[in-house]
Amino acid sequence: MLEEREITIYDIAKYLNISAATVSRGLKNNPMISKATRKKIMDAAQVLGYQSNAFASNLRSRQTHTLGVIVPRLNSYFMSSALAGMENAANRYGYNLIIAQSLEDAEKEKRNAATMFNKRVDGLLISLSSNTQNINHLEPFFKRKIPVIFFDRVYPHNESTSVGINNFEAAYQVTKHLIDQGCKRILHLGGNVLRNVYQERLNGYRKALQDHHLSFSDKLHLTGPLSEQAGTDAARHILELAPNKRPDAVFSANDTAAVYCMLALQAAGLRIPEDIAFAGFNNDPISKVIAPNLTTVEYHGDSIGHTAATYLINHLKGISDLYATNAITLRADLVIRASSLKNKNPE
Amino acid sequence: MLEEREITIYDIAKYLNISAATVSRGLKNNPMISKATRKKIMDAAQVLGYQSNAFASNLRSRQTHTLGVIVPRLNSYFMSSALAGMENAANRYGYNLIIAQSLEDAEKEKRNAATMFNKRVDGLLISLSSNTQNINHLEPFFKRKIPVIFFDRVYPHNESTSVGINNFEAAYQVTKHLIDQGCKRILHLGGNVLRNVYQERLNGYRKALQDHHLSFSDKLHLTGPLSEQAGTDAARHILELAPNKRPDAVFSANDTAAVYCMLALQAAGLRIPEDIAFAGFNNDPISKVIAPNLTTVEYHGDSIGHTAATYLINHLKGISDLYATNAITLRADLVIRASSLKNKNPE
DNA sequence: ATTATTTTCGCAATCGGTTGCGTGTAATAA
DNA sequence: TTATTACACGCAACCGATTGCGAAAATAAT
Repeated sequence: MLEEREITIYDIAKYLNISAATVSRGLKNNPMISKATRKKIMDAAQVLGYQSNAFASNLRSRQTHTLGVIVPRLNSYFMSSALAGMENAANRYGYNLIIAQSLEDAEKEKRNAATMFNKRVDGLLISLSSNTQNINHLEPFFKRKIPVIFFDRVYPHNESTSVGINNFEAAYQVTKHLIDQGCKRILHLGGNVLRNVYQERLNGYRKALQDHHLSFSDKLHLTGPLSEQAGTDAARHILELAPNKRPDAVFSANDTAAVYCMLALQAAGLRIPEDIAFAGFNNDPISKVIAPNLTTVEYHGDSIGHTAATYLINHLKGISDLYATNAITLRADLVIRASSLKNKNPE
Repeated sequence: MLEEREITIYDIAKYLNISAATVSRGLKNNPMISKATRKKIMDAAQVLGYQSNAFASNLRSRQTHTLGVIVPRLNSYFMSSALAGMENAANRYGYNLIIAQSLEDAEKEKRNAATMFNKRVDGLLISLSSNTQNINHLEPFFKRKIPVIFFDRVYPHNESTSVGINNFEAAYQVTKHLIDQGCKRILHLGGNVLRNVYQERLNGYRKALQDHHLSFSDKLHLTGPLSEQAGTDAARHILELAPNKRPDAVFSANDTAAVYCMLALQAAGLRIPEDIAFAGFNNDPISKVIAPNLTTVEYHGDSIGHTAATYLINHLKGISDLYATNAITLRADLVIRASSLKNKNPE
C-alpha cells in the first residue's frame, strides 16, 4: 500500500502555478485575493485532499484555538455537565478542549497546568482541587496574559474572572427553608473550606441560623470529602448520638453524601422527613431517585461551563474584556422535594 | 508592565555558549550529550524559565502526544468514567486528550473527526453516535495509518481494535437470571440496534429466551433512546396492557430507563419485584439508590477507558501491535439486587 | 497614449524545535 | 609516539503555514 504523503499548500501552489502565499491567503478567504483565484484554490484543495496542518499554523500565528480545562474529577455529574457545556460553546466557535483532571491533588493540578501552558492553550478554564492552597502554578499564564477563568471552585484574583453561583445565598435559602419547616437542630455536612463553594455554603448556613436565633454548634458541623462513604459515616455519627441530641435535619453540601446518609439512617429505622429532614446541593440525578426525593439546589453545570467558555472565547476574540469583569454569577434555585417537607402545606 | 518574550532553546544556547541542537538534545536527556552539559542545560532552562513550544516540536517531529476522543455525550456516568480512565492512562505516559461530543448526531461526529484529524492527533478513541451508519468519516485516519480504537459502541473493522465487554453474554446472564426467578414474560427495553451494544444485548436476551423455551414476542420488545422519558413511556405502555398481558419482568438496556420505568410503575401501585421484576445495565449510581436496588450489569467505564487508551499508547510507542489485536473484551458481572429477587434464597 | 491608482499576487523571512551528518577532541589501543 | 576509535557537540536543512513589503498587472484618470 502506498504511503500517502501529506498535501501542503505548496502542492496546491505548484498545481495552480501560483505562490504558496496566495494559497494560504486564499484558503482563509482573504479579500486581498481575487474571487476567481480564491475559488480555484478552494477547488484545488478539495481535489488534492488538502488538510491544513494546525501546528505550522499555530507556530506561526501563535494561536492554538485550544482551551485548557482542569477539573477535580471528570466523572461527577456536575463536572461532566460543565464539560459538556464548554464543549458545546467551544465547538460552536471553532475551539477545542484539552481536558485534564487533578483528582483533588494539588500536585497533579500543577503538572496539568504546566502541560497546558506548554501546549500553548489560548485560555484556561479551571476548577480547583480541594487541597490547592494557592495559585502560584498559574503565574505563567498571568505573566503571559493568557486569560484564566475559574469556574465553580474559584479563587479571588483580580486579573481573572470567576463563573459560579451565589453559594452563600443558596445555602442560606436551604437552611431557611429547613427552619421554616420547624427544624431546630440542623446538621451541616460540609466540604473542605479551603474551597470557596464549601466555605460560602457554611457561611450561608450560619447566617441563616443566626438570623433565626438558632445557635451554631461545632457538633452540628461535619467536614469531609462528601463522598458516599462520608454520607454513611455521617449517618453512623448521628446514630451514635443520644436520641435527644440528634439533629432534626441535615443540610449536606452535595447530594451524594446526603443520599448515602439518608439510606443509612433509613436502614436504621429513622423516617425522613418526620424524624429527620434532608436537603442536599447540586440536583444530581440521584436526588430524583431516592425516596423520598431530595430537596436540593439546582445547579446547572452545563450553563456554568457554557458561560465560562463563551466568555473566554469572546475575550480572545476581543469582543469583551475579561479583565473588566470580576465575577459572573448564575442562578441557582432551591428545589423543594419531599425529603424536607414536614408541613403538609409548604410555606 | 514589561511584555515578556518567549524563552527559546536559542536563548539557552546563547546563555551557555553552545548550540541549539545540543540544548534540544540535552533537554530530552539524549545520551549523546554528556551528563555535565545536560545538567548545565537543565539548570539554565530552570533559571531562564524556559517552556518548550509544543508546536515547533510537533511540527518537526510529527508527533503531538495528543489523543482524540469522540463520545456520544460527556455527561453520562459511563462516559465520564471512561474519560476519567483514559485521562489517567494518557497522563501517565505524557499524552493529552482532546475531547469532543457528537451528541448522538452522525454529522457532528463527522465534523469532530475532521477537526481531530487536522489537529494531527496521534490516535483516536471513539464511541459511535447512535445514528452513525458507516465509518467513512474515519477513512482519513485509516489512510494515514493513524490508529483508531473503538470503545463500547464499536464497529467491525479489521484495521482497528475494539475495547468493550461481551454484551451478548451479559444480556444472556441477565435474562437467564430473570427466568430462574420464575419470570415468563420478560419485556426488553432496548436501544438503537444500529449500535452493537444494543443489538448484542437484544441477541443475548433472545437466545436466553430460546434456550429456556420461552418465545420472543415483538410486543415485549421496545426500542428507544433509553432516556428518563423513555423509561416513563415504557411504564405507561405496560400499564395500558391488560393485566394478564403485562410482563412479569423488565430487562432494560440501561439503568436510567429501568429506574424511571420502576418509579412510574410504583407510582401506579405495582410492587417490585413481586408484580414485576427489574434488571438494568451499567451499574449506574442511581441503581444503588432506587428502592428496591436495581439488579444490573457492572460495567467499568474507567477500565474500558483506561484499557483503550493504554493500548493505543502502547501501539504508538511500538510496544504492541494494534493491528494484530482485533478486540479486547473486559469482564462484566451480573450484580443481583432486590429488584429481581422473587425467591427468598437466590439460586 | 501616458500617468496615477488600485488590485492582485510573489518573495523571503519567520515561528522554535528536531535531526542526519560531519568534525574536532579526548580516550584508548597499537 | 602514532594510529584508531568512541564520544560530544555543531552545522544547517527542515517541518508547513503566515505575513510585511514590494512589484507587477489591471483598471481608471488625465
